[in-house]
Amino acid sequence: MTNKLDDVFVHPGHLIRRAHQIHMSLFEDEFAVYDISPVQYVILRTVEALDEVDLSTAAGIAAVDKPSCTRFVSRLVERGLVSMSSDKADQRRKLLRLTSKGRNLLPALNACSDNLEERMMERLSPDRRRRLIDLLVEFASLNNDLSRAPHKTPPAVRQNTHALDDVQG
Amino acid sequence: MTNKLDDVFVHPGHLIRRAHQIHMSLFEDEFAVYDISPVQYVILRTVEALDEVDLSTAAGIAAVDKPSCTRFVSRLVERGLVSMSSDKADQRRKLLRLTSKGRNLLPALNACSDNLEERMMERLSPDRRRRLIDLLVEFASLNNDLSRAPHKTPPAVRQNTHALDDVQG
DNA sequence: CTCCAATATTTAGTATGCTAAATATAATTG
DNA sequence: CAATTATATTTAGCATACTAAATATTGGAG
Repeated sequence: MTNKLDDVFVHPGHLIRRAHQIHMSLFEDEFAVYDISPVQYVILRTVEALDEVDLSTAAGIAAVDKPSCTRFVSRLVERGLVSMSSDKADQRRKLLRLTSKGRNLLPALNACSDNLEERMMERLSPDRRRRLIDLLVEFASLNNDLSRAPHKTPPAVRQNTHALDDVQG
Repeated sequence: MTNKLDDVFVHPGHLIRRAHQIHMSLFEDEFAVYDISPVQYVILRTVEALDEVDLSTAAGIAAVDKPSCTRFVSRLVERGLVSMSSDKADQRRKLLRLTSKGRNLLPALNACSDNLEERMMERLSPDRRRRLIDLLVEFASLNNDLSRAPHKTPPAVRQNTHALDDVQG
């Protein structure tokens, strides 16, 4: 009951391409109201987490090439979600920060992100969801160096989740 | 030891995007000599499998939108790998066939595809490779309808693998 | 201080992957 | 058979994701 195309259909590359199409479609649908793209969202979250970042570092964390990062950031700046200013100590570097508008928007975007994850995974059993995430984490991590825009761990991501003196907000 | 970005980094959408980058990079590298893109390869294999297909059907099998399929096919026709002719019974339909040049190229491309799969999976244990493929097959299959260019099973894919009266060519 | 190399960003250019609209042909309805 | 509707393909246009080259600034070597 196999056919001549089966080896194509079960090729990891082909499957990842199809998974990517599904993700893009659901993402666009879920974030449509806010007109935010996947990479824009990662950049916003990166800027939020680091409080202040230069473009190259943000690109590395978000795993995008720098020219694309520049364009996405420009759009975010146009929309008033991010501010960009030259580093006084080094005029080449452009430092990014969230504006209050950007900061206020994030909770809604995080809700979209949660909905998106739910919609992406709802047709898999809980056990399989976990397995798929685990395997994708391993795949992306083990092969990170093979990507054209590899993820780069920031020099020091603030460990806000267990901030010692941050008892209540 | 977690940080504020962990929920982004383990989001299935983000992971699939990174997996896609890795695939694209390796594919381009592996097929560089032949200058063939992932979708071009699937289209070539589709035309080979069906012997003769119209553009829309090919697009559905390859899981690409029709305008993109048109463009990819045009390129394949320019390069003399595929022939395109109007269906005499319905002048709207364009029928695709492999040229002998295209047919002769396929074994080399299939070797690239095998190498690509090996390179994509070599850093995972055999057990995890299987699991990942299984889960991606399930994911793509269960969510196929959510894609903007869903896969469509062809009306009748020739079952050449057990051709009854096709003993030798 | 000047020239040269290195770094950060931006610009230009290309291919992909989609939507929406235009075109061409076929099928249907009255 | 004329008019309408439906189907197949193509064109136009837009956002993404890269590479390579251009620009601006900094940091050193002599």
